[in-house]
Amino acid sequence: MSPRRVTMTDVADRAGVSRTTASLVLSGRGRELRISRSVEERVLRAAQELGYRPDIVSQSLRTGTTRTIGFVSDTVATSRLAGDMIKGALEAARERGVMLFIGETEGEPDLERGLLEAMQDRRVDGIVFASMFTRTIPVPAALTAAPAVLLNALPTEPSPLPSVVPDETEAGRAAARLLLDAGHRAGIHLVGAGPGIHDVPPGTVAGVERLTGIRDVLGQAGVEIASGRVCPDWQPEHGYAATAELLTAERPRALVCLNDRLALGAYQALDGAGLRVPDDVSVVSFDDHPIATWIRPKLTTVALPHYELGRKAVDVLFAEIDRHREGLEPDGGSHRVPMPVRLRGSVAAPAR
Amino acid sequence: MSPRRVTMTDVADRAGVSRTTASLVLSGRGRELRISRSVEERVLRAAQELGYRPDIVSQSLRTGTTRTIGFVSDTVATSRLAGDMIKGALEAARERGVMLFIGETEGEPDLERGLLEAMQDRRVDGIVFASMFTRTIPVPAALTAAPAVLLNALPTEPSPLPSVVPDETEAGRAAARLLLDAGHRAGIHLVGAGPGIHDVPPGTVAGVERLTGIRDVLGQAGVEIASGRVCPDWQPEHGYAATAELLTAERPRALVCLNDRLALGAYQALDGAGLRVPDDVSVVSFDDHPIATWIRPKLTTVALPHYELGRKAVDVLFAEIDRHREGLEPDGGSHRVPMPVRLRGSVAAPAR
DNA sequence: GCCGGTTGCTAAATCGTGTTAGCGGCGGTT
DNA sequence: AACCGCCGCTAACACGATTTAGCAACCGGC
Repeated sequence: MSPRRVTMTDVADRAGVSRTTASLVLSGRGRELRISRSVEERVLRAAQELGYRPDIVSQSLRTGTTRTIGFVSDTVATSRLAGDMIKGALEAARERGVMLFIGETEGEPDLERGLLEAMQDRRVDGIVFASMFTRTIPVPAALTAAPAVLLNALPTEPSPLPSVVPDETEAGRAAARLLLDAGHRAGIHLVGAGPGIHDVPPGTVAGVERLTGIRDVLGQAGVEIASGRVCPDWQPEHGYAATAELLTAERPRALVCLNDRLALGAYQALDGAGLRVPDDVSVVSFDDHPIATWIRPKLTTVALPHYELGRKAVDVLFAEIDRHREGLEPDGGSHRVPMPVRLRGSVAAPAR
Repeated sequence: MSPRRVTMTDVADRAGVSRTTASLVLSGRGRELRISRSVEERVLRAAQELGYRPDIVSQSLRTGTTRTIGFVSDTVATSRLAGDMIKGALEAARERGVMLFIGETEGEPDLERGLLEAMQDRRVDGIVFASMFTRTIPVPAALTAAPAVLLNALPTEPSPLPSVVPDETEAGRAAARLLLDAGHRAGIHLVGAGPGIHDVPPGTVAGVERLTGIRDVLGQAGVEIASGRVCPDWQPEHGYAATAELLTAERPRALVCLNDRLALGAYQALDGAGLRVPDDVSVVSFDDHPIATWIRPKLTTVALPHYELGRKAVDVLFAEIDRHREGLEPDGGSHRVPMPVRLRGSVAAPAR
């Protein structure tokens, strides 16, 4: 059997003082409350010798703060990217001495409610409610009981909750600028969405915002999008099919793939047609999925900053918790996290 | 501000009974302790009407059990596979009404100790200590305070802790059998380890055990391993290099790659040499990494059962917690989880 | 000698629950 | 009438911390 934990009473007894005094000293308020040097010394030594560690469960009951937050997502397993998001959250939490509960809703409302309740029954200080791909979601009713932040998601209805999302529009601009800077002015085709602003798979924020950014910059430069192909899903096979079909009609100079998996498919189709990246066709993409560095040439892509998103969400959550503590209204804004460009080998000047 | 939570006292007041009675009824012990039907009815209705939910923090303080376990790993972000492991653990925990703390040590002893202490200060009922790839580890001293299980790891020194690991040896046997069943008897080469039993990268359990299984079955069948190449790390580029080098000397009939990333590299090298999978060369591998289904032809591989590992670890942990509760000794055994074969398109009968 | 102020500590209440010990009332027995 | 035993419920303590209110001792001033 494990030996009983050392309690504050044990420390107080050994130091020959009351529990109150021990508590004051150990919580660092001894100085301000005029505990003598010698007593303070005795208490600290006793705690040290006994290896005292405060029981957080008990502290939680008394103070109402558990130093624990919840991280609820629809699914963690779909991609390695989810892991990075959690990792960012984890590190930001650790820096504050806070632990993380995790839970998955798998998109089921019952699970979701059960999970949120289970966390609130454990009195979490706040909750990060995350989606694994950026989208709009209805805010669960159970989420109003504690401070909360939406991560990688925007509320469908106006909501008092703040949200943290990648800056997809700016990412779209960056992607377009990459091609312009390389000298491309024609033969630019889109794979996965476009060319029109409404040609996007339903329900994705990334689709419309990336497209908006791309059109924005190309439009400004007076460059026309040669074509675009909507893909219902953004998997390699769809990228392959769309690109293969494109190649029957045209000879593209540059491809903007709406994500890296599409780009993988596009690579395969280009390869099949005997076209080389980037000499014949430049390819630029989004996400910075691990495959982006596995394929040859390595893919130039605008990265989803999963790690930063996770960190930022926790930062915003703690700001929210402070607000809450001071009785202020929630923030309610949407925080955009920049998406960095990963310059690799898939973009070159257009062939003469 | 959030309205105050409903407490048991509120329920008792509304039902017009003492808190004790409310507690007895709500914990289901009312019947055995002779609380009258009518009182029971009143209490339950009051709880229902007020939306009472027990405060788990308080229950934890009183009962000493938090219905919470910790999941500590070296890193969650390295692979999507880690996510599956957590997912398995998560689901097994949820089925028991238990929440999961997660934490990452990043291999740093200080972080590791801090994390384990933070969890124990929160009085977790038990801890899963996971490694993201199978290996032997020294058991942290801080791990003895609560029931614990090693996941995907074996203790370097004899230890009272049980461990849960994939059955790599049997997986090696399965891989070898795949080739035998397809008719291969010669020209079988290893990529990543072998041919000798000691030709493995240091520190990996998977290496020696997979190799053992492979040699076991091939040896039984009287089939000789044509060659083997140790790779210091098991990334695509190493698989490429090893295979390319192999091809300068030999014309293999089948490749056993020690994991899927090596196999990706092998595919690229075979492709470069104008050899086709599986017509010219069969390829079999391990892990069932996502890329196994992305490359053409899809890779036949023996899967790491990450999800099952996670589940199993939590199962074993709860068995351990029960033992602990009853004052029994820890189990201390190692539990092997079977690795399933994923039959896909990379194995065929040897060309004539 | 009395009063006010400071110093240095402690008693006791509190958080929300679980649990043990016991209390009042009633019916039946001797 | 005294006693016993059972029924149905409650008072009170415990878990391990924080925090408020207050107490004893001492000092200085008038």
